[in-house]
Amino acid sequence: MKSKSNNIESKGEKGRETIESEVFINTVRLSDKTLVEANKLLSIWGMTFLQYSTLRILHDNDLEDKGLSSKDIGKKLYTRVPDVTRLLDRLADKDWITRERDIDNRRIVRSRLTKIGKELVTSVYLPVKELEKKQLSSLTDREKQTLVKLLHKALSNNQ
Amino acid sequence: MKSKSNNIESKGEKGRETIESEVFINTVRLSDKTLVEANKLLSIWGMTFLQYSTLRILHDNDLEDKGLSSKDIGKKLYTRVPDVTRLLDRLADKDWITRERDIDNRRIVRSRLTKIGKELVTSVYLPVKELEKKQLSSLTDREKQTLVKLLHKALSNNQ
DNA sequence: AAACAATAGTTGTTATAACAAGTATATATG
DNA sequence: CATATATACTTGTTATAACAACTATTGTTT
Repeated sequence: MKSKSNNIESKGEKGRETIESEVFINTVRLSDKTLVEANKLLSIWGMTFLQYSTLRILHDNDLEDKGLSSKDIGKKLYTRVPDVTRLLDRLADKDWITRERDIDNRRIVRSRLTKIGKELVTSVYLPVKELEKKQLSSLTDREKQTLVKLLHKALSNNQ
Repeated sequence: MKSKSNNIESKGEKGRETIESEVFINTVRLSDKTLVEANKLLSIWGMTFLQYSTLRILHDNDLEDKGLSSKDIGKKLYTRVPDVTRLLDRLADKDWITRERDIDNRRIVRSRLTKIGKELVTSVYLPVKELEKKQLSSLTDREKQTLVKLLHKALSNNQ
C-alpha cells in the first residue's frame, strides 16, 4: 500500500495538509489557546473554565432554584465530560454548590448554586467576557458572525 | 442584538452569550468533538491524537533523519504541551521513536522515528484523513477555506 | 407481582496533564 | 578564568480525565 498518490507526500516535500486537516488543527489551536488563557485568568478565583462553565449553567438554567440533575448539567456542557459526579464533588467541596436527592425520583441528584457560588459567577462573568473579546480582537463583528455560522454548520453534521 | 446591561442578564431570561462567547464555545465544541472521535479511531493502534501528531511531526520534519529536539517538537505541536519529555518517553516505550543525545550540544536530545514508527504513521494517515473529511462533510470546500482563513486570523492576534 | 431492563449516579483504577523545582550543559560577563 | 545566566531537558507531585464496573432506584413486561 505504498502508492505515492494517495499517501503521505514523499520525503522531499514537507507534508502538506488537506483542507480538512487545516480546519481541524486550527480549531484545536484556537480552542486550546483560549482555554489556556481562560484557565490562567480563572485560577485567580481558584477555578477552571470547566468549573466556571458548570456554575454558569446552573446560574443560567436553574431559574426556579430547583436544582439541575447531573445528567442535565452533563448535557449542557460543551465538551464531553465523562465524570460529572466528581466535577460536582469539587464544586461542593468549595461550597459553591449544594446537592440533594430529588424526593420524587431518588436516582436524581439536584445541584444548585450557593450564595457564594452565585456571587462568584457574577463577579467572574465580566473579566471572562473581556478576555474572550480580547482574544478575538483581530476579527470584525461580521467575521465573528460568519465564524459562528460555519462552526455551527460544521457541528450540525451527525448527531 | 439585545442585552441592555453589561452584566449577566436578569433571571427571567436565559443567559444569552456575546458573539465572542459563541465563537469560543463553538470552537471548543468542534475541537472536542473531533478530538474525541480521532482518539477513538486511533485507539485501534494504541495511540492518542497527540501521539499521532508527534509521530507526524517527526515524519514530516525530520527529512534527513537527524532527529528533532524535544524543544522543536514542542513548538510544532498545535497545543501547549508542558511535558514533552514524558510524551516522548511513552513513544519510546512503544518503540516508535528512538532518542539520543546530540554530540555537539549535549543538552539536546534528538528523537527520530523507528521503522515501526514510520510504518505506523503511514498506515494511520489515511484513516485519520478520512475521519476529518467525514467530520466536516456538512461544509462545502469554499466554506472550509473561509473557516481556515477566519481561524488563522483569530489566531494571528497576539503571538 | 416477579423478573428484567433502563436510568441516574457512584466508585475504582490507570494514565495523563499541569505545575514547580531540579540537573546538566553551554554561553556570556566582568 | 571563575562566576553568573541561559538553555534543554528531567523529575516529583498533585489533580484531573478517561474508561469500566458497580449500586440504587424506577419503569416495563408478562
